[in-house]
Amino acid sequence: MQYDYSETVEYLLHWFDYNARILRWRIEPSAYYIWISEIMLQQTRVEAVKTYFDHFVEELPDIKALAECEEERLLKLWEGLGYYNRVRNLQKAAQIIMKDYQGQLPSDYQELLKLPGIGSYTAGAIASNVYNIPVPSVDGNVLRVAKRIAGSYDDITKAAVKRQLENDLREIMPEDRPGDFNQSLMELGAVICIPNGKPLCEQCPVMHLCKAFQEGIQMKIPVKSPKKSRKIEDKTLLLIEFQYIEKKERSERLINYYAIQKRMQKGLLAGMWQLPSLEGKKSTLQIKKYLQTFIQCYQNNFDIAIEPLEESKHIFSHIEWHMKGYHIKLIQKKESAKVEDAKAQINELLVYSGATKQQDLTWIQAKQLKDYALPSAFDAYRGYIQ
DNA sequence: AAGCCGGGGAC
DNA sequence: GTCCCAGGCTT
Repeated sequence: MQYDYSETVEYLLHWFDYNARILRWRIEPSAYYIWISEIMLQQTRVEAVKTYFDHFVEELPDIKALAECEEERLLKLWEGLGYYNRVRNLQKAAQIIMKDYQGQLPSDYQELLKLPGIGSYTAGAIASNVYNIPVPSVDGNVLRVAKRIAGSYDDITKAAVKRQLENDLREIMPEDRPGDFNQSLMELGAVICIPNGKPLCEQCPVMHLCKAFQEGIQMKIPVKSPKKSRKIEDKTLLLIEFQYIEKKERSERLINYYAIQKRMQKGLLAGMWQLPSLEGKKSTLQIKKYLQTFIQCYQNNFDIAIEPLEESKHIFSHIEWHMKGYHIKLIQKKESAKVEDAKAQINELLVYSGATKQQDLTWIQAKQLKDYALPSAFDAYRGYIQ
């Protein structure tokens, strides 16, 4: 054992009894609720999870509903939470549970670990909180808290350091309240032994046991090796709008459709929707060139306007998108103009000429946006869809 | 072991 | 701007 944390147990449990935040999945700690919350909470703050959790379990109240949910609806429920693979794995796991585990989450650490999306942290959290199995669940909070208590300069980005801590904690898990002990470490990390800024040591229930506090080195711990800087990608986003007159009986009305595209099933924002995009920042002239074929064929039938939109930036964990937008309006001039043909032509120019690597365009009206998961990377331009 | 995968809040 | 969050999967 590298460090003995056994003395902290009672203090942390007692503190947790009086200071635990009130959270839905703590009040109703069913296997399903604990599982969903733990997946949502991966790399995501409690405050961000709360409303997503409520909505998610309302829409999909049990494992069966989750297993049977359609992909578009599932992604929409996760829209804005990020790390979208989490929700795909969540559903894969639900389907495995229905098929191989009689619809019940397995009550065994090793079995939990086999399910997609469940690693050592989440397996520990479910095993200890749902089934009272005395296993640790070590996340970023626990690593920070533990290394400060031990006064250790171990680099917590190293997998071996996490394994060592898991082993040390496994030795001293309280048999009667393993879940609460795990949560107490995390809760302390979230509200007292905080990651950014100075920890609130004077309020800490284990300050008398904390080496970092005694030595005044709280801000030097935890040690983390520096991460790689982000790559910058220039992109051009196209807001392509068709406007035309729809005649019904005696009334006429203006209809407009916008082009969106489903992203590929692997990689960044997998399976989410996007505005058609080109690599690099294009000039208005270059956009015009992309559309040249269309303009030649259809200028008698459509007014074609290309309006530059503002530039915008979106920061992911490892990439930055620097974007330029163009609003391309195609306005029907004559009733005889064949809208479907024109749409197909635009699709051909963008997809089959290789301008964009993604799939065929889908044409939607503004009111349909609520059914499509469009990530916040596109926020700067989604407001133009009206 | 290192890279990939979101989004937002706190400083 | 920088850091990091109730991490896991892929290479």
